[in-house]
Amino acid sequence: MELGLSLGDAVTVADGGRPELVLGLGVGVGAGVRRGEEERGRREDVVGAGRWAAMAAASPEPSVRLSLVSSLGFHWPSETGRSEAAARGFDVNRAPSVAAGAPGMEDDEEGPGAAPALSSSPNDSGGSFPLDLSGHGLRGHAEAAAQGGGGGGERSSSRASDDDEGASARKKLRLSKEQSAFLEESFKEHSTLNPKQKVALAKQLNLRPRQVEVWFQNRRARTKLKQTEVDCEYLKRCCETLTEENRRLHKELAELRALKTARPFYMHLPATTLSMCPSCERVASNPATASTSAPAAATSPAAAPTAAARTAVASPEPHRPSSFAALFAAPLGFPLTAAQPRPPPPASNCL
DNA sequence: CCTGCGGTGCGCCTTACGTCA
DNA sequence: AGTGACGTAAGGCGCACCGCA
Repeated sequence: MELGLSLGDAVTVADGGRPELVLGLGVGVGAGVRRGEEERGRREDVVGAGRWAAMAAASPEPSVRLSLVSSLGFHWPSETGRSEAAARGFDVNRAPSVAAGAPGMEDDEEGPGAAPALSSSPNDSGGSFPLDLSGHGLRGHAEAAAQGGGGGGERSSSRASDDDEGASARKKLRLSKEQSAFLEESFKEHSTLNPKQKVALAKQLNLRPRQVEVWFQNRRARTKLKQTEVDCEYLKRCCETLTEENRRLHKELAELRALKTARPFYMHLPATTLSMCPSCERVASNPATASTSAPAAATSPAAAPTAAARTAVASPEPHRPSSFAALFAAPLGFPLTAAQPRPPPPASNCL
């Protein structure tokens, strides 16, 4: 079994209306199983994009939702719906360039003139959408991007992209901040894309579907990397906590042993009075002798532990042995599973 | 019903490029 | 201006799944 810790993805909205990352931790399952489930999920998503949310909620390994300020107010454009971003100055359904003006134009068939107003300058923080790829030496790639693929199926344009770039090496395109932010918002909605969504997103950003696909793949990789780092940190903290607890219990045990040697008052009890519940490893009074020891329990110094243990066993509430007898009734070796308090939940303890 | 094959998408690893200190 | 570190877009490969003949 593969033990994996995964991040929760609960995204809360702070007072300011900004989505914030909530790191909840859980235990994941083996990658093989997960992959299969994801794969099936993806296949189903092709049919029904509306199942994304449900899938994300039920996913054993939810993706990390980074605390990206939702300045764009992006909502994933459904099959029929329109993004609210349009109302905030960024109409995702309004094609950033001529895409909207060329309804019949495939995203991969956009010519060099398809992106005349694109601004993908990495330093163009104040750049506006539509983007201008015509400058900053990015035009070449922008054109290649616009010309890339074309015709054929998604796969051909996706895998064999940049064929027409020939030997001009691969020019690296830096996505603009707007594009990145838009993709980020999309990723927050869905960490994977179905073909329809990918094409739609590519159109909206005036990118090739392959670029969108690659961005999501890399984004997932980054998420996983971050998750690994967080998991590592969590495990480290848990290790420290358990080490400290172990140290404390060792000390406590030594003290109790010393006390036992000095004043073994509970040793007056018959050996069969206390026993360990085999199922829950908790101290209980021996049913065979409980009735006989009960009267003595009223007066014996050991009455309190015995009675407490008895009620504890009867009670459905979780309990821990709180008496010396309970401690000594437990196996004395380590780990002290019977007396050791359960580690606190990760969400409340470690992160 | 089973099987082989092609198509597709993803994860993983790597490479190459752009940016910055 | 040169350089190394870092981030990231993109290429390549293998795997799993699906549809189809």
